[in-house]
Amino acid sequence: MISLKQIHYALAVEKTLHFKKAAEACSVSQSALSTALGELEKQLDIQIFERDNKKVLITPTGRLFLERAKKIKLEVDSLYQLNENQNSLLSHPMTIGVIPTIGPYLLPKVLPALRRQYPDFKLTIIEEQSHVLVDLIRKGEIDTAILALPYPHSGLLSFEFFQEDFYWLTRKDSAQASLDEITSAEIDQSKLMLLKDGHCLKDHALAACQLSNNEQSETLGATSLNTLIQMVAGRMGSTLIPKMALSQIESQSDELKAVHLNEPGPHRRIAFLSRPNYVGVQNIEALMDLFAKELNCKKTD
Amino acid sequence: MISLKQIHYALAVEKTLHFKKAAEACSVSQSALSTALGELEKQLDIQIFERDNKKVLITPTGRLFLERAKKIKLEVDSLYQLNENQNSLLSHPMTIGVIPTIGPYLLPKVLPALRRQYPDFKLTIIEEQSHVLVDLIRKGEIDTAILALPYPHSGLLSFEFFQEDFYWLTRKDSAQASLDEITSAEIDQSKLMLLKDGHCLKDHALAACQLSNNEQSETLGATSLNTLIQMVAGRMGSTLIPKMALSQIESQSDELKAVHLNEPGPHRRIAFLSRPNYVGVQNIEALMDLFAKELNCKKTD
DNA sequence: TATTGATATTCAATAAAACTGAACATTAAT
DNA sequence: ATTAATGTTCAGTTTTATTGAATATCAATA
Repeated sequence: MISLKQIHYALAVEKTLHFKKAAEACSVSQSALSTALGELEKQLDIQIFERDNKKVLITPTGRLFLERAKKIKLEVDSLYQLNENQNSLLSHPMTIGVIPTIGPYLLPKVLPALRRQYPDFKLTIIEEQSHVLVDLIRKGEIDTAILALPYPHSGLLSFEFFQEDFYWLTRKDSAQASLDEITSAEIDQSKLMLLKDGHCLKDHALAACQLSNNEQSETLGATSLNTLIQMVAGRMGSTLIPKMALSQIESQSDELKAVHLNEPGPHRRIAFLSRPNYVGVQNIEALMDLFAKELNCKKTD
Repeated sequence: MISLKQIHYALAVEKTLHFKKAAEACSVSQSALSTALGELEKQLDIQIFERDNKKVLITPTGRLFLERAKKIKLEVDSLYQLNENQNSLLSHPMTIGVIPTIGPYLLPKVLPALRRQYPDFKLTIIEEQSHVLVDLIRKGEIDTAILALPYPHSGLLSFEFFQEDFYWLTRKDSAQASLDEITSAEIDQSKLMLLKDGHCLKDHALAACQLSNNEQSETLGATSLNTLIQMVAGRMGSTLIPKMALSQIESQSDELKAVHLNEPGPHRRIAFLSRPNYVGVQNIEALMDLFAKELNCKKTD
């Protein structure tokens, strides 16, 4: 296999038309250069230079070779500039995952600022449950994911950037709607509706209330937070929603009331997860900073 | 400096996404490949692969790198095909020199056949005296030259392909015009006109007559063979011309007569000269063969 | 004609680089 | 806890590249 060194030597000889000077330019002995070029010509089975004791000439084939070699050298040299793009923030497209109980509430709050600050950043978002996202991260199919902790993620890096409590959601005409705070003991668990299995929100809500899964009445489980809210409005019971979902019920504030769940919190912590070897950790940190800043600006309490 | 080997290894990993398999494909130990890639990434200051104990992923920058690397590899591989063109006959342009006492008579006889047999062959012809041509060959500014031997050409290769005698040219109304042969002793040297110094034809003519330079009467000397011929027609004297120039006087056959010079011959030998290291010796041989063939076909005796 | 100077090549010894194989480390799966 | 699969590291070895001296060639020159 020919080497770039040989190409480099040949180009030096082309410049100087002189083996000794070329060798000096390459910081190498003349004999090394001569041998390397001889080997190059042998490997390619062409003669590049016609040489005798007085002069060096370029053969027609050598001319062809040198033209191509020059091009190759330029392209190889340009590889050294790859690190420039690499180090600039959010310069490569990313795919990130987000769970359904975060995406619809968090993203509208932060994406406009992201667009503004990094207009060229290409972002693809997928919405899946935590276990799917963790799997996709591990397989390398997505770069990172935003989900709610605690959630098992051994071997993955986590970057927490937000935390929040749950609110008990009920109709305004219910008995406890006037409370400012409510404890889990005060909640009628037979009327408490949660998302179906697989949604971590259900587990976090249960954990916040210090309940286990089977103590819960609702067997079917809703498929989305929004469904749950509409079920509450429809007098089917009450539910627990994360604080960031409060904005969702503002348009129904005449019917619904959210009461802070007075149990030790925070009730869930929001984090980015990524592979420990992921190249773009800096990008995750940049996103995290931007998200945290936007969430604090738009805090509603 | 990065090496083509490193690029080769990287491309193998891209294909397999597996260091061990890539190493096998490269017939190298896995550790060697791993080290080489680590070194490559360090030298370029980029991360090409994200790897852990279970999988290999390509980073966005790595993707960029690999695209370019692939292109470079293709170009390098194509260098191995340079020898195909090189070995085919008369595939590169050539510049050849010819002396004024050969060019105008020889080339019209052979160039048509050359065009026919090698229609893509690019040929540049320059016409200079022997000493200039020898110099240009030595300096590598022309590939080869056609001139008349004997002529000193130490250190150069010669390829003789034709030889010829001289003819004494006189007016038909002169006393000796009816002879079939003439010896130098029978020629009136006071009326013998030759080319000026520097033209080898003069030296060859003198040598054929066993005369030295200063025994000759004409001090000025003509600048071309054609001038000489016209001078003979103008009754200024006689001259000696090479056989290949006989065609030149056909249109004046009512005025002029050429008589074979009956001295030991051949009187001049036509040869290609080239540097011993010249790459295209094969091409010279091809030209020589073609020339010889054409000259024999069209021989006029 | 012999000498000098400029050059490329060759070769034995040396230096540098690449490679190997084993030990290690890590992690997912069993 | 064990196993299997993998990438990394490291000491020792092999291969390759390099050096410096010797050689060869040739033009220019004395």
